[in-house]
Amino acid sequence: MTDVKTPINPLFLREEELRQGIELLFFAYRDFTAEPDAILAAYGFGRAHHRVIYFVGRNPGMTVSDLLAILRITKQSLSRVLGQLVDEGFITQRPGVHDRRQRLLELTEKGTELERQLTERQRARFARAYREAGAEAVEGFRKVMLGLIDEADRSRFPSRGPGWLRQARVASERPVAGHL
Amino acid sequence: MTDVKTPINPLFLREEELRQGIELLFFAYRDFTAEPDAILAAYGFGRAHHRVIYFVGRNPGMTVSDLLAILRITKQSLSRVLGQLVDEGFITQRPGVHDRRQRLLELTEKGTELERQLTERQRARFARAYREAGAEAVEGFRKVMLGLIDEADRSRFPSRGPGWLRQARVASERPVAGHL
DNA sequence: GTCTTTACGTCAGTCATGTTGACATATATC
DNA sequence: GATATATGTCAACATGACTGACGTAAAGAC
Repeated sequence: MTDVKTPINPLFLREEELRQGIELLFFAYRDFTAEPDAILAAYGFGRAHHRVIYFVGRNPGMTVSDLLAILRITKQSLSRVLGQLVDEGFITQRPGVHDRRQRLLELTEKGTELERQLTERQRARFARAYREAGAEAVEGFRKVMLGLIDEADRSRFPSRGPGWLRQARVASERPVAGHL
Repeated sequence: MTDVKTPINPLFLREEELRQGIELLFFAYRDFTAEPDAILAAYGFGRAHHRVIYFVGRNPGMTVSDLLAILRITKQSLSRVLGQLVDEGFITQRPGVHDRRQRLLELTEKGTELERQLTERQRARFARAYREAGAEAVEGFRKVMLGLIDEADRSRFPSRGPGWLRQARVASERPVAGHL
């Protein structure tokens, strides 16, 4: 078991570290989605519905185009899922104020309730992980995750200098669809 | 824009932080899988094939049960994907030594080549993110990600005290299927 | 040495979610 | 008035998950 003759190889270190990153992401995502999936099944919904509910809840008044840009799926794929959510009274559409071709999306009361129920589990998972890891680790987590995301979408995550909180609060209260 | 009358609300801070975590994970996973998906399409394969190739490559000699435990899918789902990979010469099966009911899985030369090609992009993405974020951030990333993963699977990631490298190296060279 | 359990495979049907391609409608913009 | 944009819709198809039922070979228990 003791292998004294194995020299330390920096290339191996790197390879092992990178593979661990890949696997951490796989397992974290697998477990992260499992709980909401179970809840959704009771409504006859799937993960795609969750994504729509989540982002509409996070960004009330967003357009269909905004949503498509986030999800990176075709409008036909979105249409089926979004249509169901509208038909079943979880999401409302209203024409845009400046551009009446747009359909601005919002959660209904019912939709808000489901969103809360679904996201609660995921928030709890993050709360636990953050608490166990500590504030410094959370900063590192943010940095690495941001580096994994395509340049184009990093601007969705405001950098956290002084005043970060006020900006985040304003962004949350009055989401700018064009920015999404 | 300046809103002096907004008091700082720690509950909001928490909520915002947790939602950012959720979104970081969504966007990172979305972008992380996009590149390999494009390569796989050329072979007529999908993401499921990638997962099988990845974990078999990482753990040569693993059993079908091991793989099912990692992927958390049914044997019927795995069967189709694994069957294709065996038929097309990317993976070989041989009976277990101690238990001949088992089918020990290994990549062929062809499989190893595809695995390299696929994982290369993901390794590159992590290498960039790690480099940009720095060693300390990587430690924080690891901690948080581990906290997100179900207790049952955390043991897949050896803790990195002194000597972790040797352990990791040994683990990589002689993977213990029962541990996966 | 039978009996039961385990590891794995297979057939059949279904569902969720993605794709492409073509076409339609209303509104905005030049 | 012509063109571009935002959105929707119909149709066909692929992937990857699911359930349920059944089969086979080998291991382990009594």
